[in-house]
Amino acid sequence: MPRLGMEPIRRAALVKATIAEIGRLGSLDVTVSQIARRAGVSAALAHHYFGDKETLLLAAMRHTLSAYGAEVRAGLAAANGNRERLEAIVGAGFSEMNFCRDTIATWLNFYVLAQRSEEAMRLLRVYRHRLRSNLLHELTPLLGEKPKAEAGAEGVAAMIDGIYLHEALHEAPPNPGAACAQVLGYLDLLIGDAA
Amino acid sequence: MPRLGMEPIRRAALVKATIAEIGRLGSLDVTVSQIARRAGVSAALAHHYFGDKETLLLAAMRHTLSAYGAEVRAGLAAANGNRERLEAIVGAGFSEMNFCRDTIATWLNFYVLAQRSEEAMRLLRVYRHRLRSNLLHELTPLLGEKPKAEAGAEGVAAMIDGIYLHEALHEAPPNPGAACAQVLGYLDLLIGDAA
Amino acid sequence: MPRLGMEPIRRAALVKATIAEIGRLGSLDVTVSQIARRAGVSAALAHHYFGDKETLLLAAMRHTLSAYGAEVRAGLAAANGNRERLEAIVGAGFSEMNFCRDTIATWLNFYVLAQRSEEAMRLLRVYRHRLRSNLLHELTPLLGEKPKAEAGAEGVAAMIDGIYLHEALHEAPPNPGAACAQVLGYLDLLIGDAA
Amino acid sequence: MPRLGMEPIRRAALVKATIAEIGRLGSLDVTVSQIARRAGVSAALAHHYFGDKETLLLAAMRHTLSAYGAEVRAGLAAANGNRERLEAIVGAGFSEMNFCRDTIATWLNFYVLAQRSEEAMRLLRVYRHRLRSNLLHELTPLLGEKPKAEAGAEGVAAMIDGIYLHEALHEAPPNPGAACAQVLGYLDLLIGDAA
DNA sequence: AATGAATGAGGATTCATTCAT
DNA sequence: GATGAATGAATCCTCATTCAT
Repeated sequence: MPRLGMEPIRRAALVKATIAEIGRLGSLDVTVSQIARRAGVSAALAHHYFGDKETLLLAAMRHTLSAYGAEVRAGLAAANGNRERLEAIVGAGFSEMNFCRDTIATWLNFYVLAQRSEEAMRLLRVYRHRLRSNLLHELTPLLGEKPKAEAGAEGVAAMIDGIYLHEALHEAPPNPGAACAQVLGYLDLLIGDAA
Repeated sequence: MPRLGMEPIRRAALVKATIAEIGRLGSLDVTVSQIARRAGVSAALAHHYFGDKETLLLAAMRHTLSAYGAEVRAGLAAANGNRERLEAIVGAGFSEMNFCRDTIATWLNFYVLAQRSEEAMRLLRVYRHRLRSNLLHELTPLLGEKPKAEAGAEGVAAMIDGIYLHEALHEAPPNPGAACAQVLGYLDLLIGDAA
Repeated sequence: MPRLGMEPIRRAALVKATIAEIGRLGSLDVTVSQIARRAGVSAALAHHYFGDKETLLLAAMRHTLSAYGAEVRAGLAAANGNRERLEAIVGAGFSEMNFCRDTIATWLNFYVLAQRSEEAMRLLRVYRHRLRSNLLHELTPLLGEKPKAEAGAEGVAAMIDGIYLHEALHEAPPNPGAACAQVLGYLDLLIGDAA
Repeated sequence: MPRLGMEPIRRAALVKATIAEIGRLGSLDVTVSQIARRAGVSAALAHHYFGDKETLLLAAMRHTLSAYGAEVRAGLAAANGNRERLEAIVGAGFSEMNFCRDTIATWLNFYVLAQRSEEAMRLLRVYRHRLRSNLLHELTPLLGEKPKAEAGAEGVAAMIDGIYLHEALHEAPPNPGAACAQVLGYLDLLIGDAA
């Protein structure tokens, strides 16, 4: 029985279901039907709201990215000093919510989607740019030299994503603490070296 | 015009074409027909030799992995001392042949394949294990402590894979030199720190 | 123009078309497309409703078997006395509706299907069991001895199926009357002998 | 290494393999490759000798039919008197060699083949005609009246084929003795009734 | 607002068959 | 005499997508 104002509810449910199904299958080859079923609606409704599958995938991507972004911002707001803010940036990527099987598989598949979709590529580049930019902002005062800070930001960003990738091969559930420690260790080296 | 002994030739051509097509489309959703066409044969022949698409994908994966492995071994054989051998290990991953669009896209998609195929997962874990093990072997004498060496190996491995992942977002062609320098910079920090 | 409640209509049409096509080609090697075309729908719809070809074949089998069963029951309900009921049982198998080219070809192919499909085998065994059981129920009082009645039921059942098989070789259209008479003649011998 | 005079050997092996494979799968949907493999030759050779699959199937049919015919003739030659000869005719159909799973499945599928192939239909009609004719020849003197003898021959033939058909549903291995006894019981009724 | 109905397009896979050696 | 090489032509099945209700 259709009620009014269902649109945002349905959209959110479908986006959530999309991420869950990509996580479950570990692939973009989820069918719209599977997604719709998990969201408790018909496949036709998914098309009604999103037009086509690609748009739904992109919406899922935007959702994941902006959730991550919000987490970073929240972390930054609560942190004091460069070092603490760096920890917040890194920590956001390894929070319980983000560093789980589903999300990891989803990220991985966004990279695949980006090979095919301009918009997905754009979104991922925005993410990457923000991450670097955030890191750079905190690293520059600590490292002094701009080139050094840039290389450091680059390196930290790469390590974070590499850890995600490695996690996609793990049998055991992800260990956010260890992952975080690994990156912070690298940060210490960078900073310590400069100090 | 059928000649004898075509099997190894066709198999090799199909494997190569598989990698090329995955690279071209950036996805495992290449059709057997596309692959076969590029290899200059019919889709039926691909099935004749490989049985099914998954097996062909796995063959492509094995090929890529063993090509990489060979490059590492060759580099190690030519290197003297721990530091040089570390450079060889890192360098193999960023050689002209490996660090190109096609191969990067292929790697990325192998990770996706691994989410669905036991065998792909196994192969990727073997690769990861060898990489770490190689790094650990050289790092241990340099870093002294075992835990430190292990964390270092882990970190370097993560950074290498992260750089690959980031490269999948680049518009410009990959820059092996910069990539290599980035990792070696991290290595210097690790070693310098221990020294 | 999609209307609601089409499912049972489509299912029935597809089942009917399946039987007709098996009858036309005399083989299970009918394509889903042929069946669908005859039912006036797309092949995709056949898969939508039945999942796969085998399930559709089994549905056709169930339909044929249960139509036959209904005819037997109707005949039995209208008959009085053992002899009349035996005639009803035999007659059901040779009714205009059942003893026609299509149905005969379909039965024949169900036996083939049973060699490959557990469920088809089960269905056919149920049919055979009911036929024997029905015959036995009427023959026992007439023949007195249980073993004699069992052998008789077996024999009559075999003859009915044998006549079907022979009919599959006929150029002329089936002759229900003659077929029926043949079996009833055997019944008379059995009963007369016992009397 | 090709030797001379291989043709009859290969042909026989292929025919035998055809029957065995039809028996194994219970269907005409055996592939030429399967047949050839079982015969220990390449699929190309099967085509070399038989031209196409249908011809090979027909050859298998002819082989089965003529083996059966030979068995009948041998039985008839060794028998004395009408009754004994009737037993011989019936017995041939239920000999160990003929009344086994493979052969039963093969016969069944020949009926299917006949729905599609003129030649197969012709062969099966020849078989049926001979069977009836043989039975008629022995029954006529015993039953006196021609119409009675014809009906009897028809009935016996039907029962034989019906028992074959029922056997295709058995889990237990075929029981030639019981099958034979069933038909002979019918014969006794026919004859006793006339005497 | 929501869905059942329906399909076209496409893809993996199979297989009889041909051909050069 | 025999086969490996190769393919075209199917066939089953899937799925995104559309449409009328």
